[in-house]
Amino acid sequence: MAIAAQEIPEGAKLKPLPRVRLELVDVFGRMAQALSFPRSVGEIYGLLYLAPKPMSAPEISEALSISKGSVSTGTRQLLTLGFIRKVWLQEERKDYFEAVLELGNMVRTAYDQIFKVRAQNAERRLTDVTDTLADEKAELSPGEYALIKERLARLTKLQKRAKQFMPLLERLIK
Amino acid sequence: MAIAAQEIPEGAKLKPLPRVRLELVDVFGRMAQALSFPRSVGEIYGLLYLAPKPMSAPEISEALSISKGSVSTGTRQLLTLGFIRKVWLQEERKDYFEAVLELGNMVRTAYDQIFKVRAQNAERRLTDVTDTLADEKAELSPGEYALIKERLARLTKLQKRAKQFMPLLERLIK
DNA sequence: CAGTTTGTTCAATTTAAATTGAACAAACTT
DNA sequence: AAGTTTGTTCAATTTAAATTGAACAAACTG
Repeated sequence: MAIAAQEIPEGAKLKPLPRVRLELVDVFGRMAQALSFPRSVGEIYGLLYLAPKPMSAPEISEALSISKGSVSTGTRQLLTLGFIRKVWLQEERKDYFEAVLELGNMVRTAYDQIFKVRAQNAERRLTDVTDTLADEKAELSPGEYALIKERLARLTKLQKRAKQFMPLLERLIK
Repeated sequence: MAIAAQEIPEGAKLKPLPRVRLELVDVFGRMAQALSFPRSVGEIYGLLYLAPKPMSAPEISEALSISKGSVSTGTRQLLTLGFIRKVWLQEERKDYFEAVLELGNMVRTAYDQIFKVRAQNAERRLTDVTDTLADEKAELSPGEYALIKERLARLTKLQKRAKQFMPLLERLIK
């Protein structure tokens, strides 16, 4: 059945969400913000997490009162992170989305994509700073040079320790 | 103009920072942003980290070209987190600040103040949602009720696992 | 074919957060 | 005493990020 017009008229308002679902939308919205994701991204996940069946982009847009532009970018981010997946419903042309419930996966992907990347950036930038120090040696007093060198060495050491620590963390979450 | 001091004329421009220091200011500024702290907070820490001696608020303000309001709020945050400390220099009236170099401490405090608090909030909010579900049971179809209940149970389970996991994490960073 | 619907992209707008700067109090100096 | 300097607070402003909405392309329908 190709979405029979009698059953689900296209323009009709969907029935309002139960309070539990609204509340979880809010919880995930705030959580997203705390993790410096756009609130709307968290809300979309929160909506899908308690959805009895996959939801289309227009449905999400209406349920959360957010624009389809935001739904499009939000779902893209969530797909990239592996927090939701696309499901191909019957003969439908629309994309349907459902939440990935195995939150363990999520943590893993998020870790790889966010934490690991940031750690690598930090490492690279620290190397750059150390290079600058070498370049600038002549212009610095011996005392200041020594002090900066020692402190950068501390940072590098810490960075190395963090790096060693990562595989352990990986084992714990994988 | 009463500006006395032969040695350190009050209004004088401090000599410009060496490039290494500017670069580290930038590195910590960006890092702060990534961790959703104000950039200026990271910059202050980056400045102090390579400072040969403690710096006063006005010095920080001038070196980073940020207002004294920002220096005041920024140093307060860093003090609270244990990232910097006040030092009482000679007879001076001004506050002087220096970076806490033992970054291990920092990680610990940050963990306690940020991660732990957030975990507790998340726990409380999840309980609230579960309560709402109970309240709303009558208004939901049995199928939907069961589904939501099961999914909230999943979340609670995850939350419990995360909680158990925390002491382990604590041992690792402490 | 023209007309819908879906979904993406991006410029314009809105919103939230950081930053400034002015007002003020406190601790000094002359 | 009056005048400096330091540091805090908070309302006003600036800045950065999220969101919208319009333009567009793609995939369909009658």
